[in-house]
Amino acid sequence: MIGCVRLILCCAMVRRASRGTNVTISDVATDAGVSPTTVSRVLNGGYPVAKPTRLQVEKVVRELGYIRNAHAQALRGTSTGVVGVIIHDVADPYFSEIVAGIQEVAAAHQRLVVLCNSLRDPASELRYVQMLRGQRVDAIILTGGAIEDAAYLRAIRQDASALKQQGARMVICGRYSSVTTPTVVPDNRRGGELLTKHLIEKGHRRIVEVMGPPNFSTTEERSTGHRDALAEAGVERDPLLAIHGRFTRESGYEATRAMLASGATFTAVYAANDLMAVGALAALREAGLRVPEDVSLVGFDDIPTVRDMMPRLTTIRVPMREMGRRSMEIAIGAGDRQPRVVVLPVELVERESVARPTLRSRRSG
Amino acid sequence: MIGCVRLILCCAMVRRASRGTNVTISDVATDAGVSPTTVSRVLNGGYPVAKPTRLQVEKVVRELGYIRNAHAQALRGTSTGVVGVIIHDVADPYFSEIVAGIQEVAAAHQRLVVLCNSLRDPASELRYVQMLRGQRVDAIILTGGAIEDAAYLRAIRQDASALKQQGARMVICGRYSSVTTPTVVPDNRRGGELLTKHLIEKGHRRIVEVMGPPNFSTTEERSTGHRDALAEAGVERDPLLAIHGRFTRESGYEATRAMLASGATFTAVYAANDLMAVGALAALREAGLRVPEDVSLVGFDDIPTVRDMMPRLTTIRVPMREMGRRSMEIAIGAGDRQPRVVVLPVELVERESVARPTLRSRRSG
DNA sequence: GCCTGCCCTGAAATCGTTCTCAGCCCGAGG
DNA sequence: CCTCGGGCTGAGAACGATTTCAGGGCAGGC
Repeated sequence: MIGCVRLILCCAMVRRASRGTNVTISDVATDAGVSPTTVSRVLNGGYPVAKPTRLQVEKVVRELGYIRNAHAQALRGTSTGVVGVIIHDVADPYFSEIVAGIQEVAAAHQRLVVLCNSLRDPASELRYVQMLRGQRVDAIILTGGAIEDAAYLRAIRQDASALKQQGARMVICGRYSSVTTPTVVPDNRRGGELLTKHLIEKGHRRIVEVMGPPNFSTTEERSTGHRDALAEAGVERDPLLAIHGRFTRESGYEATRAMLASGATFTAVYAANDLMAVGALAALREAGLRVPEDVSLVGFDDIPTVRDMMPRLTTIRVPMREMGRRSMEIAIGAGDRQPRVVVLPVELVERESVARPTLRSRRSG
Repeated sequence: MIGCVRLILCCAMVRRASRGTNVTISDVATDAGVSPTTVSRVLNGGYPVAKPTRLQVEKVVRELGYIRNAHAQALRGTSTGVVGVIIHDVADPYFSEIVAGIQEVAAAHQRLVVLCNSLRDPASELRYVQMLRGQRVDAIILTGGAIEDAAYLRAIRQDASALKQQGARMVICGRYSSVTTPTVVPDNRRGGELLTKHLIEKGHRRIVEVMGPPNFSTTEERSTGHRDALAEAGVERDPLLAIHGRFTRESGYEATRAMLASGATFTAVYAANDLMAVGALAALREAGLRVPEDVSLVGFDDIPTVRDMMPRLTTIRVPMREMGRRSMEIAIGAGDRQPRVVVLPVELVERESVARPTLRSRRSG
């Protein structure tokens, strides 16, 4: 009897191997001497199966190393258990922190995450949404600053409604949006305001603003906060002190060099994210300027590495991990009911990159 | 005529919407007045379809916003176009750089990437492999130091052969392995040797070694290189100067504090990765020690942020992005034929965290 | 006029699950 | 003895694509 079972087992394995394919539920059924239906019931539970039958099936499953085909399952209608995440760039610590938060929740709920890097290209983002819809993901989390472009927004809105129609969700993380879908955002405007107020309180009046790329909602919000604070303090904003970067270290470096080369007068630099602040620091150093003695510098995000810079960077703490967690919870419908728009508070982290302006730091134009 | 088509279109859309499901190939076929077979042929190309028919089908596809169901496709047998990637932690720059390289190649070849964080837990890693096999991914890329545990290795080996049997691949990235499957690794041993030689040349003899966690291949290799260099120079290795970390900033900080507290004498710290070096730097500073004046420090990996530390860290450049790219190319069978084991060269990057030891730095035990 | 071959199109099987119906067997109650 | 119900099991129809096999129609050559 035992020999017989072994023989059958062996047969199934050889057959499988030669076909170069997988063990299926029918193979298990055959070897266990039951129908596929019964195997399915054992696997899924919640249905009466006689104990000996169940044990036999479980044994065969183990022996054959059977693994359910997720595609067949998905096709039949049950959810796929997969969530798509579209970010700008994994190599950017801001996004990798968000993804880490997403993964935490995914792991806790046995979900799989498909990660896509759009590299800030709207066309690429749209393509990924299509691919993810093809994968019938349970949800798509769209992360990062939205492009404020009519055609793009129309396309996204359409995708969001298509997604909803097929029983999936779309969650927007890290940016406001005109799409009426759940959204998790940090209070970017407030952050810009806090930072600028801080600089003004320290006595700075001429502040270089290294902004994000044009047409991004994040750029817009962080800049608005800055202007609000300036306006409130009655400091006139010099448009010549504002320059666009691309949220990368390199672009922060270049923007600062350009500003230096322009001969503009300033005592502080407000970079719209930490990465650009790091680039700015490099450029300032290269120009022989000390931070904060000659020029003060602030960043935005509080990515893990900025506390190891020298001087340690004063910045805005954005709860990136929490943003990821909350987005994922909404995406898979875990946790409590949330309002459609979740605004996460930000916080000023004072470190050592800001000082009162000195005479020496006033470079003449 | 046009009105008629519109009407049919409209019907299909309403029907779909009410069912809360997706547009299928049959819907397209019905609306275009052809069979599903023809639609499939238009979609896939490479088969003669009369031009008017083709145009009509393409029009309906656009109008209904039809997107192929990847699961049905996968089930039918063509590959899934999905690759699974298992890493330790996305929030660790070492891994996010590797993933960035993987994504570059994935994007170029229209592949999707399922990312899994094992958080260095072998059981979790094994679970992910199972899930990915259930997804019938085309390949699995296993990244990060392998756990040197018999049961774990047996399981992985088994998975690798099961994968091969089902026509998928397993690629190992960043670690040697006893599994005979394609592998991409940096020359870790050489890196440890280069770094240690450099320290010895500068006159250091008592070097603290902050190692990785026990039983990891990467830990082993980087330590071996260190010992080889010590042995070659005839410097005796003091086991009291070696301490395990966990490849995290925090653990580097703790290990260094512990070493400091032990009262051991040393003039340099060799951290087995940059993250731990950053932690070590914080601990040294806290103890009032200057780097490199009092204690020299080296790291390993050359993650993007270490060139912005102060002092800029001397380290080993590991081509993380390239490792990711190569792994992915092998995973999807792109690019030229590669040898089974690809060893990528590493390079010493001399910056400012190493100096000759001074009398003052010799702390008495 | 008929046959051959070339385009083009469609019916139906298939992939691996799940789920809806049935149906079997056996014991208990009338 | 018959019926009924409960516990367990199986047959077969989806799900949505691809692919094989089998035509239908038409032009051209005899």
